[in-house]
Amino acid sequence: MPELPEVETVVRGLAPRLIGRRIVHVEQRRADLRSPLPARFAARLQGRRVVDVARRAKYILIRLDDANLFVIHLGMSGRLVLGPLRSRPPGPHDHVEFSTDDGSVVCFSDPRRFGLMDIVPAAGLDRDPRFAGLGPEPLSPAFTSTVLAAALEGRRTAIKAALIDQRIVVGIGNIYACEALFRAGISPRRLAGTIKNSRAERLVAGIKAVLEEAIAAGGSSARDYVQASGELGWFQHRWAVYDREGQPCPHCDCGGAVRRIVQGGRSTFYCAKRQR
DNA sequence: CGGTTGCCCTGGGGGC
DNA sequence: TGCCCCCAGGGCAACC
Repeated sequence: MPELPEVETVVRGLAPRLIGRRIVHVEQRRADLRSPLPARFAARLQGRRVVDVARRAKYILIRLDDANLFVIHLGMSGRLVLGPLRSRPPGPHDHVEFSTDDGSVVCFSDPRRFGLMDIVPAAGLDRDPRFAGLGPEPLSPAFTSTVLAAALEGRRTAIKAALIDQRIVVGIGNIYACEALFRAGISPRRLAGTIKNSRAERLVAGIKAVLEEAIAAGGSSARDYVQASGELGWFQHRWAVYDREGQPCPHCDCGGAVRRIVQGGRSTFYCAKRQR
């Protein structure tokens, strides 16, 4: 699913199409997403004008002209598809659709229903429990090796698990954790607390580089993800290790093969020769 | 408390 | 072909 680059790509695709537009109609086909849609969901969106579209962590934040934020999380399998009015009959997983005053329709489709939608006051976002504990944005200048090393200090969990912990740093999921560790030459099994100095520098550089390249490529698309434009992203062709078990380690002459292990119930892919 | 496990849900792919 | 098991990009509650 959508990790930071995919969510950022959606935000960049939606922003020019939504900012300044008024939401004229909301169709809610089912309310039982990861958490139930808030009371009067459709009524509170209807008639509102979109002021801004932004991202925090893996959340899409649509700022409305009543000082509220329309918050969307895509979960594992959520998509936002932008299209013309009545372009097709709704599919079984098209849970929410809203149309704007220029005739566009945004459809939220999510087979597994791990996604969520909510409406919250923009001013109180820092006190919302979903946002209060979030770590720094990895692409901000504030995310440095010093900051990362301090967050990892004393932690006795594997660095791979720490990287996907949104309290340490946000936006990184299973794919980009594997890819960033490969670039940094760090074993996913290494204890998080041992990441400092040059290792922390390499890891921060690897994180920023892989996320920036993925955004530039328009986000990954393995199975479920479709850009706001409705076209597939292409970054999956550049995965060095993710989902490449048994294939030779790329970009180096170490002669190793990509291995798959399970950490915290999730697959990790890495080269045991290159990553220490 | 930090760290780990299991669950929410559906669909697709592989093995038999 | 059909069935069953396993797996999937996230996040959180419940456990040790």
